[in-house]
Amino acid sequence: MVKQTQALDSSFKALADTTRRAVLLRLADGPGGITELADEHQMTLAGMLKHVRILEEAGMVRTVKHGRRRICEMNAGSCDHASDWLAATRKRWENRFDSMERYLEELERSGRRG
Amino acid sequence: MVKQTQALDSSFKALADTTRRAVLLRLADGPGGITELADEHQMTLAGMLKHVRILEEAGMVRTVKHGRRRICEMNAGSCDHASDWLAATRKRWENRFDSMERYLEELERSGRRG
DNA sequence: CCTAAAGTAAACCATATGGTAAAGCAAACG
DNA sequence: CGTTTGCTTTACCATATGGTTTACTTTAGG
Repeated sequence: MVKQTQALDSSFKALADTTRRAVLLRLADGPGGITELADEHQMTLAGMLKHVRILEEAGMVRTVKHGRRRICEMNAGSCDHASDWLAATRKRWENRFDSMERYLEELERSGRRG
Repeated sequence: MVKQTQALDSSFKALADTTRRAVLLRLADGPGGITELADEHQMTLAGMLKHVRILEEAGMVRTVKHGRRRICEMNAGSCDHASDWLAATRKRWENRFDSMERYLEELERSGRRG
């Protein structure tokens, strides 16, 4: 399950930047070219290209070359890995083994004995 | 809404590291001290402390000093900011304005006219 | 054909990140 | 009281990140 780990890494890393989240939210409304995205976010073409590639590697954006333009569109199911992990973690917490109180009690007990 | 942005930044940044996700998942089962967490993840105390602080700043972990121990526990609602954002983005995509096909058509049309 | 537009590549830069080692400090234990 | 134990601080290191500028390529339009 190393693959999973890497996928989550790239997903969360992609989301961990304000600009990238803004771009993704923008692309949720519809496709756009690099220049368009760059203008909308006050950034160099080169800079925007880097962001797009990071989103692409995370599978959150697909791009198509159309003439001299590179059209970017959001990939729907892309956020699922991330939100699945969050949901699973939350569920695990709900069925958690130890509460803080129990943990502290245990500490006390083991402290008295050894 | 700058605050929101910063909260999302710190949340996703906290999640964008394999070790930190492992720690959070571990804490979903119950509380633990720094030494414990450090041992479980083959890392220096100092290293683990850094991770815990990052999780704490993101609001995903609370810690209590108990004697000379610092007990860490997961904060339940913590992942909500992140998963809410993901859900909202997905929803936005579902009602999206432009599809790829429409976008390409528009390009063609505006291309022919000027 | 010539030029402008869109993208790409490469080099560079400042700062952030994930980690370590070493030294210090406070609470327990014997 | 002295010694562990558990944490904390500090300094340090290598690499990654987010951004720029500059130069090059490819397509489109006049």
